[in-house]
Amino acid sequence: MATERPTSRQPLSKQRILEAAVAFADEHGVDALTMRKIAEELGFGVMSLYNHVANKEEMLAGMVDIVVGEIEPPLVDGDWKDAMRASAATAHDVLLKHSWVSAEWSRRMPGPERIRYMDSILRVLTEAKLGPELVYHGYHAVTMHIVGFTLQQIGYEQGLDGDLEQVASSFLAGLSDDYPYMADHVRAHLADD
Amino acid sequence: MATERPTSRQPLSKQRILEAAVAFADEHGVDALTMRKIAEELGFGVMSLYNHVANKEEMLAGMVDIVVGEIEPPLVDGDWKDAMRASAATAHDVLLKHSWVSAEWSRRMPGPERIRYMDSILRVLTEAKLGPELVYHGYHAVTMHIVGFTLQQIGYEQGLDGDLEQVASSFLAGLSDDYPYMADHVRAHLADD
DNA sequence: GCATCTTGACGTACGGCGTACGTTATACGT
DNA sequence: ACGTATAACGTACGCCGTACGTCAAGATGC
Repeated sequence: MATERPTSRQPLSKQRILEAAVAFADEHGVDALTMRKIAEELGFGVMSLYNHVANKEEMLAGMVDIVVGEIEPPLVDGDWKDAMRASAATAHDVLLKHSWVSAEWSRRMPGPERIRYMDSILRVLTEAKLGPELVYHGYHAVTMHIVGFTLQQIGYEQGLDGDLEQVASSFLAGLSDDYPYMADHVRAHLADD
Repeated sequence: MATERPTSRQPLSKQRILEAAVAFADEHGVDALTMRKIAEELGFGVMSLYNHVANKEEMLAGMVDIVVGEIEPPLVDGDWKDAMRASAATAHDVLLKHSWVSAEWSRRMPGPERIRYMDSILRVLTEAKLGPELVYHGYHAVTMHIVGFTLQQIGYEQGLDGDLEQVASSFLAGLSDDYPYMADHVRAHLADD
């Protein structure tokens, strides 16, 4: 018997760590993510991670940036509205798939991938000849909409682990009769699927 | 000498705990908030808090709800647009004042105050006779805008502790020349104050 | 072949966290 | 006066992030 490291013992790298961490957060939520768990997942000791990432905060930042990198930036040719819509759709999909990202996204300075993404959106808006004012405010409107909408959707989805319908209708039941408009709104949500 | 509890030894209550916690989070950030620190602030042992709040999560939810209660709901009479604008402005102020709230706001089911707030907005939109479709989507647009805008503003403000201008311009300097649109956008932000 | 340096793994240990649990002192209804 | 409920307290447990020292294996220069 040699040194018996059968498989899965490729040597560890920042990329491998971040990928494992993203997968873990996708499955168990970002609150459950600890350095020990990620290390265990990869088959190493905790402190070995620190040879590749400075600390947990840097790891989280890297995770966010990896996910942002999955978003398709808008195409520069063709109708800019179509391009923006398509890009927003992939952004929404990606943020839903990694439901912990939206909340982390906002409290950090943008990393390389996010800068690239922001730049690509600004470029499309600029080349659409909307004028600087519209570009400036349009950019914020678009990104706010994507993140805000996804946040809200996720918030309702995971209000409890049960399926959305179950949660919403029990929430509705508990809603005091004093808030009829709110009750209507929840019902409208239920009608949407 | 009697029992020597000179002042500040009113008997502790959920309300008092939540207020202390909000003040602490305002000053030191929500990440620095621990049960021990709050207890110390109030002059009690840690575990005494648990006679009034079930756990830290419930405490955070209560804190968010207290802050939401500070927002002025829109007035029902008068022009609905003016009312919405005024309410949005106070919401923005409140969220800025308690800069940790925006991030917590989204990952929780709404508490009593937030339900009341949501209901008041929906009521104004409904009574403005916009039709159910516009009410439904308008509500989301408005709330997303407030939270999203504030989140973004806070994100940039506390990118570092230095003043905004300092941070932004050093960020600009580090920005690769490959992202001219992004650089322009940051400059536009700087021009805004 | 040997000495040296570098790299990346490892284990141990520390202080701080949330909170379960058992105990105790005070206040109040009877 | 006495039982009971309430709310304080201290101790202890398991987990967290991570500082620090060690050590084996490969790379490099002679």
